[in-house]
Amino acid sequence: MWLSRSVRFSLLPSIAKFPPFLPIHNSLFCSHSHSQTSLHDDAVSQFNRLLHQRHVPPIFEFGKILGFLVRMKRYPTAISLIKQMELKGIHNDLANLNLLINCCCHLHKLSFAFSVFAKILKRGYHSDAITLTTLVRGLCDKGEVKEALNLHDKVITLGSRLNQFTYVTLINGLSKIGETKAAIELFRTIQGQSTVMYNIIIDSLLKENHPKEAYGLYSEMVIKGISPDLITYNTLIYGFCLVGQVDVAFGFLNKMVSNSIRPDVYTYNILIDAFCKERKLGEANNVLGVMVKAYVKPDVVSFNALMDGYYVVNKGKNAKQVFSAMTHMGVSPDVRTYNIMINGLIRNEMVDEAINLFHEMQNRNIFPNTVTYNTLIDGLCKTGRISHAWDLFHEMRGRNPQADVITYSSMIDVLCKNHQLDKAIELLRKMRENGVQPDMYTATILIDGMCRGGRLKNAQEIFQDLFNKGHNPNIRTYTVMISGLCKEGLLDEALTLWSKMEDSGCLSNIITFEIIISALFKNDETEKAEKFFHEMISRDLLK
DNA sequence: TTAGGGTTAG
Repeated sequence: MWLSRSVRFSLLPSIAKFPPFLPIHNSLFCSHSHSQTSLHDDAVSQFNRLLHQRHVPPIFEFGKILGFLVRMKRYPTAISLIKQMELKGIHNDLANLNLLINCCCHLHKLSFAFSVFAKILKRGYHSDAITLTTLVRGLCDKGEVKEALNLHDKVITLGSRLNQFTYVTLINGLSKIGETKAAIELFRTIQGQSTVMYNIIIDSLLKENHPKEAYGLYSEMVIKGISPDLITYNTLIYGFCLVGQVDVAFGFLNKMVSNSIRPDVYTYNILIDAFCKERKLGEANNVLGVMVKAYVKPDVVSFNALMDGYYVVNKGKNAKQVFSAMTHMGVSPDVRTYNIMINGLIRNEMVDEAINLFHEMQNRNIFPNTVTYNTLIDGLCKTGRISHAWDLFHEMRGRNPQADVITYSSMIDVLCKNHQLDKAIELLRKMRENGVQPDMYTATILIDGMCRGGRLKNAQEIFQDLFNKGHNPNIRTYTVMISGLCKEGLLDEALTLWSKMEDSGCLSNIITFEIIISALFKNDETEKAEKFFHEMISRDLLK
């Protein structure tokens, strides 16, 4: 089915069977002669030459170099160079101060960014939309979207004029914290909605599984004459693959090509990943071949997606070959490459090899992040190497990368499984103390642990606490609680909770049914058990 | 010379 789709896909005039793991000899794909470091060093020495000229050169000459460094994400360097200018008595213009704010925001030094903003106002510069947009983005990136909206309201009252960039940033900020509804409301108040705004909303709607609404917005933009661009199509292709409507995704791929929009590295990567997720590795490889033929250079994302796909289908050898192929092509592995390999090895129960990679990456100056630690910790716990898992957990204490909700949940889980329930609760307390909030997953682990350890009351308290805090338990949480009640012979309470769960719209899965049916049979309530059995059949859950 | 959107890992 997938093959026939790709044959129809007009990008593939002939399915090029790309020899998967051979390095590609193509001058276009050679790595750059200048390394990032030497470009950075050249920029700094040019800057210093300007700084030491007898007559101060025009400020925008400094700005050009600073802008280049910011594009290279060398924020600390840019900040230090701007400081040097000020020390020499050279006053920066508004553009350079905006750059400075941008750097501070990227480094999450918001108070410093706002002090630069104060300096701008003090110097009598008219704070412009660029300054405000940069600050708004800084706030949004830190998750402080409410504050960003407040800043927006404040500057509007003060008479500042904002533009499309500011609104794009606000809409994006709202969307990325899951406030898509609020994002759409804001979007509807704006005159002159842009392609970028539509792209952000379509993306959020698809990621939240609202394909109809997303399609509606796409049609709306077309009707209004707002042209979908490359990113619109990539977003639609990715999103419709995500919600399982692959035919629609391919429809957009054809539409984009017929509108003369050339697929880029994102498009191909989305397709490679989609095929890999469907375990269609042959198809994924074909996409790689097509992209190479189209002179689009595969990047680290292309190879990472492909490697993950090979691990999913249990072909670790092929994944390793992809790893060598990427190196041959001059594509450097990143932290995700290693995380994918570590995860793949753990899935295949090769924990020692995973630990070796953990050391290898550090020797290559690729530093493990929270995901790396979580993957390894979970693997070590699941294979009974608990003291090693604790060592890694303690290694994270008080430094980067920091333990997150997944790290804590893994350790709480291992404590529960080893019947150390008090220690599990103590760790829950510590995690809260460190500013990490437990989620539904953590709660489910604890409820399950308490029930298995005969501490039903504790389990019920945790479960009730979820409701008190306004959370909606998911099917797993309900199921472990129902199972705990059944285990203690409290069948009536279990059935009351079952009804409550179904009424809330959370529908039973096969595991929930099995637990209830077996408890009813055990309690000689055969009639009720049969009723539940028939209900399970009628819901087609046996499939 | 300064501000906005899309892809891969637990």
